[in-house]
Amino acid sequence: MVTTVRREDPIQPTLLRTRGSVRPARQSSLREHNLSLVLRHIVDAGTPMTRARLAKAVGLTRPAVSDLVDRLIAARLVVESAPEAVERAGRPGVPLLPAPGSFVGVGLEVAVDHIGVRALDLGGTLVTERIVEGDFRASEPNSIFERLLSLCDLVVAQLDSSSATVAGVCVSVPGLTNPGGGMVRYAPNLVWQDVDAIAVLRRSPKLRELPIEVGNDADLAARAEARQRSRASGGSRLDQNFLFISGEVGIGGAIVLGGELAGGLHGWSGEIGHAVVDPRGPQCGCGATGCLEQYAGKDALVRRAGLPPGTTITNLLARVAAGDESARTAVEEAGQAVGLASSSALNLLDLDTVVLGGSYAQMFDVLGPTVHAILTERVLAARWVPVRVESAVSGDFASLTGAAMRVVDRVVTHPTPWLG
Amino acid sequence: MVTTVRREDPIQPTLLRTRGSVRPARQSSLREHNLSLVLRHIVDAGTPMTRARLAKAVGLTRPAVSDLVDRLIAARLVVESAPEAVERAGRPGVPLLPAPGSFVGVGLEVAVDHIGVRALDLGGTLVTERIVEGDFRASEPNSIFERLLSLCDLVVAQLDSSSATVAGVCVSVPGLTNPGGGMVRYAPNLVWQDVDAIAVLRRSPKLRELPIEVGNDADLAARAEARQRSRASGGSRLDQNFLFISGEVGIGGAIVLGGELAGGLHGWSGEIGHAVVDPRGPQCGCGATGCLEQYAGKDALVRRAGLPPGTTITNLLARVAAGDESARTAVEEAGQAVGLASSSALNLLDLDTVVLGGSYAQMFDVLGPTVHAILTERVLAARWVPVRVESAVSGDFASLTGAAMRVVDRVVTHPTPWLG
DNA sequence: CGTGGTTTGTTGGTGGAGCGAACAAAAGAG
DNA sequence: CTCTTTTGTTCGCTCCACCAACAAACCACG
Repeated sequence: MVTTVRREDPIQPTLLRTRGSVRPARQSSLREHNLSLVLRHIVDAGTPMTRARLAKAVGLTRPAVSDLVDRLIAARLVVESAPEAVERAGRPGVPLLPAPGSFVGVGLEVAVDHIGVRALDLGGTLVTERIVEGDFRASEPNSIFERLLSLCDLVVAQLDSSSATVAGVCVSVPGLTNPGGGMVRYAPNLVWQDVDAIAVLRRSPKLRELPIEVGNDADLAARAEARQRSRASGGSRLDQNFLFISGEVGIGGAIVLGGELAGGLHGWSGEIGHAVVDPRGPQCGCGATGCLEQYAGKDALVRRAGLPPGTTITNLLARVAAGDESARTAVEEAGQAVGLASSSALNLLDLDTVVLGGSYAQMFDVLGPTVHAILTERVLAARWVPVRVESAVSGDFASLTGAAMRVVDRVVTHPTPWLG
Repeated sequence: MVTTVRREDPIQPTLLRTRGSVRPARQSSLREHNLSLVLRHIVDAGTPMTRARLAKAVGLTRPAVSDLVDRLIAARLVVESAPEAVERAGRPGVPLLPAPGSFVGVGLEVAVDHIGVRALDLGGTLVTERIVEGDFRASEPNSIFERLLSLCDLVVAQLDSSSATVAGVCVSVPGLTNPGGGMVRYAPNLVWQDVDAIAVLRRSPKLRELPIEVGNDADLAARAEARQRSRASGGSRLDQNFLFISGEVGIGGAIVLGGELAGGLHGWSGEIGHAVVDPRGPQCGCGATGCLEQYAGKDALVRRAGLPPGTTITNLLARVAAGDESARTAVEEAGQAVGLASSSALNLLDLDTVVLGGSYAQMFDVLGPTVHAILTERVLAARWVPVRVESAVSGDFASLTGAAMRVVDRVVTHPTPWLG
């Protein structure tokens, strides 16, 4: 039994994490911090919180929490629900819920096989969505954004009519993005280079005033995954630590440490697709040799299985189930490649969990055991803490969910601007 | 020209980073935060700060800063120095310095070729040290700790006589450690397993009352390196982002993101030595095949150069300089291996800098160009942001410095307990 | 049905912490 | 010697969480 030690300072715990913060703290910062803390607890709670339970959970006094909650209610971020029928002595508390449908985050996505818009409210429940499937490889940015904007305008109009406040927009793109500036530097499968996504989106009158962000699809999917997992486990999102690998045409990756995405000096973290699997391996489009993508990317996988280009994963799996030896070998070798690439990452980052998403979730039954075997062999810490390989649980269009959640999350982390 | 975007929230900046903090903020937290902020600025400043300049730098008012500084002075954490002779109108400010020699952090180190004690004060200047070189491979933990403790007691006694306050102790160990519990899980070159370092050190009466920590040598060296680099560049330590690789008998690694060590679910991050370089490569002691250590570890390097075991790096370099072909090839292949392993890490973490330390710093002239070439070829973002490969600048016994700095850093981050 | 016990939410008063304005102190400029 | 400029400090203000006390709403039980 190994005790799990978090990265907390073991000797002198921080109250306000000074990490990275170079800003001074004033009285108002205090309010902002505690407002966010209370709201976070309300949003993340599995079972609805009351003021008294919040006070216990966050460590503030009941009067302080009451004041904070009142402000959140006034801002329409939180609502009181009907008193619960308790079977216990004492005055029953008033259950507090993240206000349904009043504040929404809008996620947009451009992918090779679909575009879509998804709106989530503070509680993470779906408000509206519009998804169009199709083939968008090598598509012209302006026309694809035009279609996306028309979907988006529909969604936003519907939200406006229900008097919801749109807190912002986040666009998921399969490529390297520059989140601050809103540039899509390079999206190989869309064949985009240096597209200023935010500038295009700002042309829509509905989006002109909103905060807009751009993010990498795998990063955003990992965000959705982190939330889904912490919900499912009932634990804190701070305990989420995993390497996320999403197999699509390209291979996306993301690192979740302490519930948040790690890396990203320029916002391009998680590029595991071009990790070295074998330096003497096949030439890759990136210029190097033996990249993971050449073994475990969708196209490579189908090619190595001896199947015609464009074969779906479903069909590939059917061939494996039917006993097609070359298909089985291709999947096996893909699993080995994923295992090799992620073992280095796990060693380097001291992680113990790999979450397989995208088409890898679909292939999990055949892929997972191979990956697990390689990791158990190659991860040093596996002797003390067993490696876990798990399938993603965040559902369809996870990046789209993640994009919307990115916006919602910002409201929860910084409620003050929305207090009016 | 690519604009460097930090991981800051681009839309709504945080004052108090809520990241990871689940604790509520009270009035006292505010004080703690700002005290630390002011102290950090005094310690990190290249040129001494005055109260007025501090106020400008941290964003607090002059009265607030004055109050905070007075408390730091009363606690003997900061001293006023002689007024500077200014050539400018206005009352000259009083320069403030981290109090020299009043608070010290003590670093201890057990390595395969030396043990040592180093004491640094708040300003990072050396107060005392005792280093003993020798061969400590496969040494018995108790006897080696006994020798280390006798050195440590000497140093602590000397510090006591100069009325310095020892703020704590941190032990650097070449292996997997469990920082919270103080266990050394596994140190292959010392042939240690599950040694409770803190328990042993607590036997010394001088250390009984002090906070004691255990850390990995590469992690601590990276910490020293981060500080040294931010000092040298004159910038903030928050801008330090690099992958640190230290070549010794084993190969240690560490990831510095935003000036802090990343990873470490269990405190074992940075294990790059067993990254896959070639899955069909030689068998490694860890059980896997083709690990980086089999190409670029000190022993492997010497063996591949066809030199007798125990040959020093200096001698190896001499052979290379003398035109020994097999030595040159071994170094070349080691560089390629380091390049391959770190390219995956750089892609995954979106970093652009590799810092080579330990014996790699010594070999930098012959190793660096090879590593750089491989990285330029394999790092995707290198098209936009050139990869940098640099030699470590943190001096001899960097882990020892890092261990002492770990303690000092804790005082700077949490000055409140030392206010009396 | 009334009384006591228990939990919840609210109301004042208190103290800590930073802010703003004004002021004293210490230089250089003319 | 006076004026300007910059520094550091003093004093009253405001903000925010705390503490103690209290009102409210429920259960249990005689």
